[in-house]
Amino acid sequence: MKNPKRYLITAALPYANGLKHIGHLAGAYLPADTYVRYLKAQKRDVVFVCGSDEHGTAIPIQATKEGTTAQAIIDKYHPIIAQNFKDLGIEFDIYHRTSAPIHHETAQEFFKVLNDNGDLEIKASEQYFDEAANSFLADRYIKGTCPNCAYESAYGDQCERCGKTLSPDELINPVSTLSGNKPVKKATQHWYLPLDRHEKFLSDWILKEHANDWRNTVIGQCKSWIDGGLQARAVTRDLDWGIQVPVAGAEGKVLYVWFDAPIGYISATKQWALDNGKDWKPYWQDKETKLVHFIGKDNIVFHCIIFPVMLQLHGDILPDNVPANEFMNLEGDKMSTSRNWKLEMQDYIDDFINKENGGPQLADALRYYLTQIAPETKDSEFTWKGFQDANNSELVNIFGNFVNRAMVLMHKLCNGKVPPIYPELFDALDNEAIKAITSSKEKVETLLEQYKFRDALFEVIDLARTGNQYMQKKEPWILAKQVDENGKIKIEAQRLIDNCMHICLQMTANLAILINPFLPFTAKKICHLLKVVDKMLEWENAGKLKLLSVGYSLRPPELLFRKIEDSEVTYQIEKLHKALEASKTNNEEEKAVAAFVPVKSEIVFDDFAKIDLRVGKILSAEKVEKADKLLKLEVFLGFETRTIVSGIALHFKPEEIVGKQVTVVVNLAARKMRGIESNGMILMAEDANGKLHFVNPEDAIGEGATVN
RNA sequence: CGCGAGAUAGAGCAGCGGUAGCUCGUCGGGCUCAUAACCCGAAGGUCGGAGGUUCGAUCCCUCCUCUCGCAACCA
Repeated sequence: MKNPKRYLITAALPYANGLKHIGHLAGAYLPADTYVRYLKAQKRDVVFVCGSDEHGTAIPIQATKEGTTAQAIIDKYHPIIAQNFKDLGIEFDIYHRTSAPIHHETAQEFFKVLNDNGDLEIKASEQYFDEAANSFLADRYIKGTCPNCAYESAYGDQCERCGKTLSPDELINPVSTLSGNKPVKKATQHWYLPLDRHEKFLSDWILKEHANDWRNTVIGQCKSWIDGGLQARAVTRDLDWGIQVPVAGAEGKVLYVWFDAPIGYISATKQWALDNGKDWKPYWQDKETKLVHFIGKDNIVFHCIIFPVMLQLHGDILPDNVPANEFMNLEGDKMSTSRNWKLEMQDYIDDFINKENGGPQLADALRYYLTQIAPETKDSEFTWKGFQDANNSELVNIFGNFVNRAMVLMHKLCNGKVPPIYPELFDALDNEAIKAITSSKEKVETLLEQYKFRDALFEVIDLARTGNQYMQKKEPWILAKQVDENGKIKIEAQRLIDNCMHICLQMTANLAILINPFLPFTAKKICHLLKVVDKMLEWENAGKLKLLSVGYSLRPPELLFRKIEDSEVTYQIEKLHKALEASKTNNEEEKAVAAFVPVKSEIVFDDFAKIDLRVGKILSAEKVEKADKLLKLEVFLGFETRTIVSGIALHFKPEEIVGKQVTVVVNLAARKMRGIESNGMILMAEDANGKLHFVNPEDAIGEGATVN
């Protein structure tokens, strides 16, 4: 969309169940903030909304973990996250929260409109219910044995050991984590958003209209989902934390968090409008509004498939682009909250920005590096060494140094004032430098319009690089040696010096404008040095050579950035590894406790007697094709030989176990695994390290012997 | 299994039919106004592997390997 009347920019709503790390920052908030600062410098009509996402099952789970209430959790994390953003210069027009009444009303109204128009479907189904807790169970609240790898503490949505996506129905021996009881199936009904009805719309809109202006990764993901066939998706759930479904007969049901969260963008806009005496409607309803969602790749389906369908049904505008970023790794490994391998915004703020030798310039240092390695086309990696290199050799040595030497030389050779210029004395070098200034505006602009932040930032640094080269070639410090008999610089030399310094100073002012969207604190600091007001930073001033008037006296030089020392880098890397170790120990302790605590519910002797255990001997073993963990075994039981498929391939090689005696459950119902029917189950004991051991008679005995 | 994205000098990325470029790093030289810096030069890649199309492929096609990701009551 060219020259839209107004912009509405959103950044993914951070989930308020904990602190956010630099991956989140680099993925959504930093590019969004950069883009918004650029638009605002252009004096466009733009609103930048964000806020905490405060519903969903993970919030009450975190509350249980911290021994408090869901409300306390969101009240704890919302303000910290908001402050973190502020400290890093991420400047939203509003940082709202989905627990706000205005959001509840907005989301309910949204649901009602869709429901009244017949755009939702109601389906009855049977869900697990915990009678003791009197509550339906979300997937995460159900644990059981994984059908894929036999792990006993798999969640209802996913097995954490083998990573397989599960549904609660697939779990063997499901247990409610609320009460520890076995849950029962109970009928319930839910509202669904029938995405399948909108495949044509999505296909035309994304794959045709936006085939060329959306990122490859985004288009690819969308295509994959659309081609795979879309299905109706539940928009309500049985839970007591969230937004009540505003329909009779839906008591005890709330809106599915991903139905309510993106509506948070709308309610945030409403609140912003209220606070500022504006009308929110054009931002969501007028076709001339350009809506852009900044997100990470995990959010593509919600922002490109589900939310657009909702918006279209509700009669709102659609996003013009969704520049999703890939993920950022940290020091060679994926960032992970559970493993404690991460750099939280809070940690960086504590260690760099808040320290006496830190301050906002260190916020800009992080912004610089994160933009420079932004995962725009593929996953990227944050390393502390990389951070140090980028800061020291590019920010400090190239950008900071250029500004500093311009300021220092101007004070030494031009009396601390903006010198006059003599255009008639310009040579090729001067003209090239001027051209570099005027052309970089357009370069940066074009790249920013295409959401290529990494490349745009490079162009800015490149202008500083050009400035350094220009100064080196002109050598004003050499010209200054041409003095008359009184020791005064000769007038011809002084004129050449004046030209050079004048151009360098105008370039410095231009650098401030161009760097402003990326490094706002630095831009302000340059304005301070040049004794100009922030108004100079308006984008239309970029490319101009008359930003500083001749004769204007400037402040003494001050360094823009400081170097990052080796010791700081080593300290951070050590800290990272220590945190990892600490969390490992924690997890092990938790695991150890977990391994002993869940004693299954009591059974009577008759229950036990139902199980027929026999001693068997493994005759042969072979790997099951296309399954990492399965071995196909032929087991001799005295009275017959059976095929048993067992998930032990990661622990034993087939040839190692042939001839071994094992204990087998022989009256277990047959079950197909990878197409092979398994008739029985081998008993295994698992040690603290997760390694499996056979349970077998101490001495070899006859096959078929019973075990009691 | 399948699908999507990626695999190019030590690192990070461009290129997308005519025998590889950029930034940082490394090495050498020059210079000195500047945060032991700046400027110039050099070394370093058989463009993940194997086939194919083509006069010619990093770029197109096929197969393979590896990395990351993949909703459906998962934020």
